[in-house]
Amino acid sequence: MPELPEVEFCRRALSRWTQGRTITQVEIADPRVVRDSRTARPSAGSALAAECLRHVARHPIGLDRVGKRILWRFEAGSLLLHLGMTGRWTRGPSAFPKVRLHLDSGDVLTFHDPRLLGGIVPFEDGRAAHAAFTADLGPDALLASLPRLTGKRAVKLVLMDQTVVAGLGNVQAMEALWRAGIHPLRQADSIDAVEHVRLSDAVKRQLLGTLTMLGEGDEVVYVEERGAPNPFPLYQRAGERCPQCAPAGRTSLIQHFRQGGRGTWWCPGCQGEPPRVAADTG
DNA sequence: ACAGATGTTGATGT
DNA sequence: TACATCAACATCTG
Repeated sequence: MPELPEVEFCRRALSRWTQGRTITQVEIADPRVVRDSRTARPSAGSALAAECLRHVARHPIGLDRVGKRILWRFEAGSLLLHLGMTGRWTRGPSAFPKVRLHLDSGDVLTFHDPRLLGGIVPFEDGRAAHAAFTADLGPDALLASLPRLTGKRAVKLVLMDQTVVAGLGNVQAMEALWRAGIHPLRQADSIDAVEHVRLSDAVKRQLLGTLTMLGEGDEVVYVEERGAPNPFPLYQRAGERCPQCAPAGRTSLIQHFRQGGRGTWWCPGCQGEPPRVAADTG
């Protein structure tokens, strides 16, 4: 599940692969991933957008990232990239492509997205591209300081709200709360100043830790890929001993519940008992 | 066989 | 305004 670290990894990879290169051919194998605007429904591609993509994707200038979005700037316009849930960019021969970019070096860059929740949105107007790029996004979770968290919603859901802070998904939010020792069901506005500093620090360490784990290679290993080991200490580890509080002499077991339709794992030793007013809105 | 879980964005509903 | 829920997807698990 691409969250901020995977997206940043992808941005760096695309930048490295296309440094000083020209795209000589754009091959659109599945036009559903080429969309008219950021607000278009996923998998609602258009012929017009495909034509625009072919026009824009020639001479790359640079890649920016905010949260989980990438803005790829070209001489003739920009591409807004989103990985959705299963989107990924790779280099080299590949099966089941959605889009292939052929480089003047002979390399081929491929966009894969079996579930079609990601996509490519081409813009000829750089200004419009930048507006769509940053629209409805809070400050970047890695580069900016964590904004004050307000409202009655559960703190994990607020961390995952891209308009509050951009880049955190289910796993990164959950692991950061665990590092900070804050229960995921705590109401956002119950987080005091000391806890906020702790959480802000935990978010940064969590994101940098995952980014480091992804390494320097070209291949991103996603958690849900078959055969890939689960690199996270909490995620999908219900019943296992918590590695964080064991050194403190405790032997807590990792717990699991459903929150907002998604799985949440947590440690009672590190994060305490659920708050008393733990509504099911949690 | 079939229901449900998976996770992100954005539209729609309260 | 603030918050909740569902649709769009494909693949795997119980």
